[in-house]
Amino acid sequence: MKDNSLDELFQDLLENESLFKNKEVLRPSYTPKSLPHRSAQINNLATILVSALRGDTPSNILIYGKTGTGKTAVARHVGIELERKSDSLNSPCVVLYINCEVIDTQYRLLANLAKQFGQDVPMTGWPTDQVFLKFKEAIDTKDQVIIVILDEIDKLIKKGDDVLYNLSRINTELSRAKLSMIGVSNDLKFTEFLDPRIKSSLGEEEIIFPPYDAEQISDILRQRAEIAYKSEVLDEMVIPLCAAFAAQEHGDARRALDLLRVAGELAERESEAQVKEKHVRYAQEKIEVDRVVEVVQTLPTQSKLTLYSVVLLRDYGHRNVTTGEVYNIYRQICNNVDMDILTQRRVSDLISELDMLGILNAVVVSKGRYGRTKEIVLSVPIGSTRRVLLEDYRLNMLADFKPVITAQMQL
DNA sequence: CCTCCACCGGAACGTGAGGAGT
DNA sequence: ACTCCTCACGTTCCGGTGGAGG
Repeated sequence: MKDNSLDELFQDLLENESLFKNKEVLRPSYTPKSLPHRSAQINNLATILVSALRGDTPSNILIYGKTGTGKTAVARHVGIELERKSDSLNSPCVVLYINCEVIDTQYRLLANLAKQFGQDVPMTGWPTDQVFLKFKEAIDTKDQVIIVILDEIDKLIKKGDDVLYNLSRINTELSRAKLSMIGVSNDLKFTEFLDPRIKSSLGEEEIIFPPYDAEQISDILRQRAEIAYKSEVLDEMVIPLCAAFAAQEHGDARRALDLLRVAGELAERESEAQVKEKHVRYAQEKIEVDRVVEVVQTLPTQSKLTLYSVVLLRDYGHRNVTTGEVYNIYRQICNNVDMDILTQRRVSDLISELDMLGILNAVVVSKGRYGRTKEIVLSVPIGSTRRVLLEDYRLNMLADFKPVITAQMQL
């Protein structure tokens, strides 16, 4: 890619043969036909749901597990098989999948459910209980078992648990149809905020998905790579390395698949005939940077200012800094960009939020006579962080701002 | 063993935006 | 148009605390 005209560039890129056979297989949306190392969970789930085939109401189920442990894949997979089996047995059974991150209000959820049964519900405008009624009518027209998979159910709870309450007692109001729910969550503690009644009804059965270890991730990757890549284009170290990286990230298979895909794309971009170890390393870096950019960009302004204070302190040689120091710099910055200065109490909370987002690492330590404070370390690449922060129009005049650093912590 | 620093972090409260009901 | 809510975001107030130095 030198001074070629665009035409030649396209030509080059076209002639450059793809390393992929079917890239879609590596995307998170793809549901594979077999799921290695999840047979225990599949069996468990199937055992509970089998009563649907006998026309009974299966217990409600809660599925827990960290990201990329195959929760969604297993739930969908079993759902599909169940529907197929119910067809051949002629015992009607419908499995619906709802992602609560996209459909995140009570109204939209009910409207969506009703719509899947052919009801015409406007996007907005109706009272919620009317939509609920419509949905009940729609499903109660015949003997059938409805199973609703609520993915990322914790997102739904944040906006109130009315929906779950309504859905969990819907069976008492139905005469012919039966409904049960499968909640999928990656937050182990989210039921704490739930009304106890819902909690017990929803969590009749619970299935835990443990993280994969490196060995298991390798198996998954091999299976997918078979379909995704042309033969012989993967260096033998590629899969183990992807697996190792992903295993460090609490056994996230999705991450491993991303790595494998991005590594391939990078190799392709360099017109290499083979995906090598270095491409995996580049991919690891690229994914991390992309994540940081994404997260930092969408931060509220006050959090950006707080984060920039930490960045500045690192410039001046402070490897780990304290809340007091950050607040000191933060105030100077606020004056400089004409923003309201928040209290230290609030900034302390902002720091904790940044910690939870994985941008910082804040640990409370006691320095004896010199008090007790959070020790804060930046846990993302400083260069790209600064760049993204300065892209914000409210911060860009800070590009060459020099803070006054006092010798000792004070004020 | 006691002190005392420099914060932590819980609790209660204020405010303004936005939605639902009437 | 109106009240009544809830929610996110902040503030004020304040009791609590691990451990270096006396």
